[in-house]
Amino acid sequence: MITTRFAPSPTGYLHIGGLRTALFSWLWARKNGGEFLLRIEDTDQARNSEDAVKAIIKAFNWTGMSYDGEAIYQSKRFDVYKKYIDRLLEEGKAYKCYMSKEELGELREKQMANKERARYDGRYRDFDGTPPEGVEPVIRIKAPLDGMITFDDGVKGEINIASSEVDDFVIARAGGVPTYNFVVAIDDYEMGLTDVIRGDDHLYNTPKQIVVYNALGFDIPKFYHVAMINNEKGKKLSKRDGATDVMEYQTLGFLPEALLNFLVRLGWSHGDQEIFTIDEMLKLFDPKNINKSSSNYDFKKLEWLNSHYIKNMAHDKLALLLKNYGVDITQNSNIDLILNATKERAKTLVELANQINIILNTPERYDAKASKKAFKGEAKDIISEFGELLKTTDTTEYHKLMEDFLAEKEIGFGKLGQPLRVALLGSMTGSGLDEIISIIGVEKAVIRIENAVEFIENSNKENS
RNA sequence: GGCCCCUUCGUCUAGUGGUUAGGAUCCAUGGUUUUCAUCCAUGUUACAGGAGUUCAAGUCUCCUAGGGGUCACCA
Repeated sequence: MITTRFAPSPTGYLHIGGLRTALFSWLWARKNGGEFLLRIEDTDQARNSEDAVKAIIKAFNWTGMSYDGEAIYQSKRFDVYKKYIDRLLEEGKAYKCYMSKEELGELREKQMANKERARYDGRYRDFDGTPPEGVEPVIRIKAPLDGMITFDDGVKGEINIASSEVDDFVIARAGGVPTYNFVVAIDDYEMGLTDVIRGDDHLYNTPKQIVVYNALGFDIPKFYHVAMINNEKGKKLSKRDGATDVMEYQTLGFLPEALLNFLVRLGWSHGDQEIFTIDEMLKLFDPKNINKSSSNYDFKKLEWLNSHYIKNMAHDKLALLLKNYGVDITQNSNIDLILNATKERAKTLVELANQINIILNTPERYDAKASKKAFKGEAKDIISEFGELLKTTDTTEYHKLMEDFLAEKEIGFGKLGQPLRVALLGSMTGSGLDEIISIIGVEKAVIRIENAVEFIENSNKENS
């Protein structure tokens, strides 16, 4: 039985890096038929917020990942932590420290000045005198004084850290509120975690948590520390790098399956395979194939993946999603025609919605460059004549209609194609002309042509 | 600064002593397409550097350099 968790602290939105470790954890649990739990790390009453919790869970739901049971809030478990703190105190494995913050600050400064590692000096570790007046003590745990703290990391291999690197850290603040490393160890134990997959930045928390595990006689879970995700320049991802908030990807028109596919391949691989459906991820994911090194974020590759998923998505599903981007074609009888004409040139749902709008709506203006180039010479007469033909024809084979029209006049496709495209779409690029006519119908196509003819006549007048 | 981790095409990666170092993306070129896109084909580009072990090293060892993480009564 594998049990994993995702344990965000609600200080902001769900970050793309957090989503990846969540994905890894989720995959590993689900693959093994185990449990995936969600824990909200909100022991810092000053920083966490209700809204952040909601935002994180919303983003999480968007991705389609599911957690088992109810989310666990650390802020509601202080009595549990207190019980363990009392026990450690009773067993002499933790102690009260009366050092003031000022004294601690001085000590740290002195150590830094001597180019030493800043660490608590253990002065109250075996204190049995009379405590100083007016100082509310913190509680510190007794960390080992010598030897090594060793663990076998599932990603990095064996990690050895000298005990001298771990001081008697605070497990309960003055006032009794427990601290992060303590509650994480308690909860990971109580929630029955077997595998802890988390970011690299927690590597140094691990020996501290092991100190807690050992003091309480808990079994130590398997740890996996996944290297960070950097921006395209190889530097730490920051808000300035654009989309770091998972929900921003929805706004930008990305599909969750594309984002997940992108993320799963960042730091993990299965041979040469690039495209992974959720089912394939579930079948193939194994943390032993997680990379040791950090990886850079590549927006172009995400776009490629996204266009892949757009192209391969069922049309009714795509139409439903498109409603969030200002286009509703769910009731349109030409839904297949519309999507086949547009989906191959869209990298995002935003672009797709755009393409569709361009076809569905009569152009309000013509792209300046395009009209200048396409609406010159005989263009007006040609499209005008073609418009007349369109009115009278009863064929729906518009491509053939155009070809025959051109053959009779002995002119090339471009002579009709370019001005017709600008007349129909307002620009020089886009879907096939026959597809467009099929979608909007002859009537609307003729109107657009007539509009264009009028536009050309007017601009000719102005110029003369 | 101490400690720890990392280092294969621009980017994501394959590779577990013997490969013309593979794939994907990006970029470029050509083809298909009335255009754009798609699609197809082709091409450019990589083992951070240096010693050592070995018949043989991207793969093992050591050193150097570069990058990152971390050193709270934050999480």
